[in-house]
Amino acid sequence: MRAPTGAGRPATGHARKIPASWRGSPWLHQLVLNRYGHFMVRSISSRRPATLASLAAELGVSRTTVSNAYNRPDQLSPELRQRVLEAARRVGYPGPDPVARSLRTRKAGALGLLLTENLSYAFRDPAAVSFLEGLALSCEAAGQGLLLVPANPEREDLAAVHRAGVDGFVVYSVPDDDPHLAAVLERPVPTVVCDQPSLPGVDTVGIDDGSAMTGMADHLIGLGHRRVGVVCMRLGRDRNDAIASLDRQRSAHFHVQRARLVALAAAFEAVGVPWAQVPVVERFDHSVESGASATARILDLDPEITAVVCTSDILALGALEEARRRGLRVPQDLTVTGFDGIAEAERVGLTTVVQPVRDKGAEAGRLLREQPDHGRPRKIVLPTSLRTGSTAAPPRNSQERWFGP
Amino acid sequence: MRAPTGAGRPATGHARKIPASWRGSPWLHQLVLNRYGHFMVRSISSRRPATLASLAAELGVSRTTVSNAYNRPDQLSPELRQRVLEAARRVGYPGPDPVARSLRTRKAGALGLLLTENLSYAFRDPAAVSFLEGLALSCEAAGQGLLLVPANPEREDLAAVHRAGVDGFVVYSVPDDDPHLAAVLERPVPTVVCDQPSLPGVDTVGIDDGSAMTGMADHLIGLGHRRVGVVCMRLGRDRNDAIASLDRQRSAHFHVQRARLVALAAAFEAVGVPWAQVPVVERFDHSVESGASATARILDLDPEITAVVCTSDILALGALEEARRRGLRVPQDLTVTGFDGIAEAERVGLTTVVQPVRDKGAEAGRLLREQPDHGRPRKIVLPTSLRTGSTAAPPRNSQERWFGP
DNA sequence: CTGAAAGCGCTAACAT
DNA sequence: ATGTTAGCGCTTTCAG
Repeated sequence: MRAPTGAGRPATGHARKIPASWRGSPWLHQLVLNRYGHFMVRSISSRRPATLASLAAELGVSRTTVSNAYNRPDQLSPELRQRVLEAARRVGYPGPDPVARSLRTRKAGALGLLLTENLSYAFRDPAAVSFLEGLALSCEAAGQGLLLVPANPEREDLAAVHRAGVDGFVVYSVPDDDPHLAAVLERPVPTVVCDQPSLPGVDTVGIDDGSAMTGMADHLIGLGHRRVGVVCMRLGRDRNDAIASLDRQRSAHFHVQRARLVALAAAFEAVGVPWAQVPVVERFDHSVESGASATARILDLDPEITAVVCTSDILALGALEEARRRGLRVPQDLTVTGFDGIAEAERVGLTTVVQPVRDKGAEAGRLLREQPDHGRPRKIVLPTSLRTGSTAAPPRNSQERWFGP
Repeated sequence: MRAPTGAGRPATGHARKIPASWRGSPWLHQLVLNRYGHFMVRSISSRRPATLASLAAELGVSRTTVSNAYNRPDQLSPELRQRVLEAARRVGYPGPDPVARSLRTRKAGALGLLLTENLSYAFRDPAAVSFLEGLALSCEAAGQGLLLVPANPEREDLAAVHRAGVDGFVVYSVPDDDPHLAAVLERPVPTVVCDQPSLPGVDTVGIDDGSAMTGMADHLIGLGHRRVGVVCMRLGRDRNDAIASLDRQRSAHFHVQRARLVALAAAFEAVGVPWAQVPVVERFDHSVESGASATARILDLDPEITAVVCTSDILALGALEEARRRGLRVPQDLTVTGFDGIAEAERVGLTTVVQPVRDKGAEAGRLLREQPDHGRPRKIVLPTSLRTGSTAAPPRNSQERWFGP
């Protein structure tokens, strides 16, 4: 500690010159309420806020002692600790500065979450919200914070990734070529990617989208559907609210969508349905309206279609809406299926693939927390199941075939 | 900078003794992928990760220059900047450490959100999620992070509040006596409280719960309802899944619930309904099931009840479920109303009070960002509206009175 | 346009 | 149980 600046006066730590940037600081007049509803003056005007050092000086003890009073109560006598805490309260010392502590301990006490999707859609998608719930719960249980890192898909602003003071990142379902993801990977902290993309050397948690969708396809094929349409989410970072060509399907930058489409194609081709003739309508915005408009497009193109397969429940909700609008009964006139297993889908009896979204979040958190020092990349694949609701049934034609003459 | 440790060797900053805590550090073998999908060695074994200082030493320039290369590109020649950035890439310097930067600049670049509600319920409540959406969007627009501060209502662990490196706090709907809130108010950063509690000297954003509920009460009274039951959310920090006494209603620690109940009571008493005889059933968990079970309780107590007023849409969804279960047609046999205006409520045609939940979040963010240096506490009150759906109609008895002989 | 000096506020290792 | 020492990694005046 450096020598006191004046002889007869205690080294309070306040003798330093006040920098120009201090002018107009809110410190000069901040009032706060304590837990009893009483006002408290946070700090005295023209005096800097107290720091651990100033408090130590005021009390005539060392910084360690003050620090210990907060962080290791067992390292000092209860009386001394009490004295420290009282003095702190008196001078308005709010306790150790979290940022300074983080710098020193090299722990931020928080995980970062990178959500590249437009936030409005993300928060309106119960599947994403459930993921968030799982992750948040897992963080809460570990006493860690969860930092939502601002990553607007439009503006390519990586600064937020660089500024995030976190101990690790969870990346939720971003395209292969997302620049934010690249920035995250350059940060020297562990990272877990959820759903997509799958990167060598990076921990991952997801499901087997292909086989899950194969299950759904088989279900529909078993019911007798051959003339189907598909509604899918965006396949690239560009907006393409239109039919997705075979090429586009196969080269999608979102491997989750890609895998689901590929599985569908394979299953239907296997029973003689030429996939090139199946309308696959893509929507950039993940919303109920998107599902409705895409379904409208499909039915306009081919009114003979007996089943609309959606790659998410949200889209399927829109498909149901469009069917209602057209007076098509589900499942008698039209079969509709989803993917995810959100609560509202269950309430309306949607036939869908259920995936453990919440668990994904929890797993991601766990993986980040249990960083093995030298383990190979971990790839967690969670199980899915098919929920047969009341929105899928044999197509009318096939029923005629089965029960006809 | 201190003198080089050795004469003939450049001061690389790596000559320092390696502390014991370094043993087994992940630095020794971290691999990462850069944006082109290539592997990159983050740092060389037995060597500390590069810092701004070490990079500067390596390049033979000052720390300022390296710092400027990242933070003020206009302060140095493009060539030099290029050289710096290349060297950084070469040695695996990930850019300025965010925590150290925060300490120096006294900006964390993030807002903290304190959600005292059990997270599972919070994330299952579309109103809370919409609030989060509004807040997150407002943060994103400002390039700020949003830190979910772990605050388990059960364990009273204030450490997380103390450790949160944020520039301000948003507190969402907590009881008057929440210890986490007290801890937040002791932190020397601006704070905005949403919904509750209302504290002198603290900025607030909310709605006029009393008059909103009065509007709903008047609507029901106008329809002819006199025999009603109420389902409300928790009124205190203790679990009380039962009838709430008048006393409990009036002394609720959640002023939002209190205001709504008081308004209901006043309106119905004004038309001669003795409030003491109105069953007000409280539920601790905010869930659809709670709404259902509370409604069941009410109908068991008094099957003659014609309307169930719920203080949230989630609870009302449960009431609808219970009505369905009992074969009661809504609104012919039973009127059900909600509060919030969530999307699903709209889809099922619930009669409810619509409040601008998303705007609340956005306002909270704005308030925190636009801290006037010496303004008086700001109390933002957002408008609400009554949405008359298809779940409220005159009670059967009253219809008989109106259309009978 | 570049560099030297001066900390931001704290904790951890090592004494005493 | 308490103190001393030594930075964590960075930005920012203020001089050149």
